[in-house]
Amino acid sequence: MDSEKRLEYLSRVIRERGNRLTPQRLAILRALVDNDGHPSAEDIHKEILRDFPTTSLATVYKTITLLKDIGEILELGFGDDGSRFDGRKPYPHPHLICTQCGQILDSEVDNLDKLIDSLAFPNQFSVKTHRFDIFGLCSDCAQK
Amino acid sequence: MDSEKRLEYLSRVIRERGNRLTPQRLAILRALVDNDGHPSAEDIHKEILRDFPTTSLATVYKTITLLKDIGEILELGFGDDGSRFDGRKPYPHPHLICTQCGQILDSEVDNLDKLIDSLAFPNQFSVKTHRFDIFGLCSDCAQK
DNA sequence: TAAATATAGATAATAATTATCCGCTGAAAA
DNA sequence: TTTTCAGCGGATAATTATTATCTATATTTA
Repeated sequence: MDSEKRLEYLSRVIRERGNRLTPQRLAILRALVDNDGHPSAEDIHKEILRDFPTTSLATVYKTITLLKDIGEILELGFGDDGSRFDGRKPYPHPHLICTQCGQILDSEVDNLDKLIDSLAFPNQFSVKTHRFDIFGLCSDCAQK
Repeated sequence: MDSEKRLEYLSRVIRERGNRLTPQRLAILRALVDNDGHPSAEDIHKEILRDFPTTSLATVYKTITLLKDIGEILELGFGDDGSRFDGRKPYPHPHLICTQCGQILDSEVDNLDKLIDSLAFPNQFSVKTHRFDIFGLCSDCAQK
């Protein structure tokens, strides 16, 4: 997905919604779509501070909340380390999470929805979304 | 799994480890292995209070931590609602989580490990554990 | 029974996130 | 251009599950 195109898309949706696209908010969006990792709220905040040194951490959370309402950001909440976000691929997908260095890798798989349906069906469960995390060691950390 | 047998097993492991089996701790273990749902720390605490009215919530957390160290309890952490625990099936397995009523259903599936391996292999990722949550509406809540 | 130490209970601390408050800003209408 | 008005930014307080701390007590073992 092209970052610039996604930024334009998010900007348009936000404006159509009646929300405002302030410079700080735009910077937060840009940081999210440019980051191909899984930044925390503080990661984003630090990045914003370069251009807008007075930005509050609360402002970052507010825009993240807005994106959550729109459904255009994926939140990976961890009890302890707080949450990490994905503003590029907001749909659920498996993650490989290194418990050593904290790196989060995206993973792709076919037919996961089919598997999920087969789990939900016997319980007459109506699926809305899911979360699939795989914990272990990334290749770098495994070698040590 | 027979609750009584599991209680005996946990008691033995705890003693072999050099930990003590106090009445409060035994009551917490019993509450965990008897509960076929996914209680929170407070749920357990409330249950213990019937027999040991002075028990502190911290005591519940301490025993849960002990069980986590042993690997004999499964923790399902949620950012907001806190954690829910499974003292009967401490190994990872999929869960169907109703976002309406909060009910958590266990699910069983064959070959999930194989799927996980197929995801980990291309990244040379060494798998240790996983978490697979499916969110939606249970049959009761879906009908309303 | 006595000694050694893990534990219980009470309470304070932690930390990510959210709520609150107020002055400001930007867009739309007059 | 001016006015209006709601959304927003920034600072700070509040929230809340969990963890840490501390001391008296209870449990295990010899």
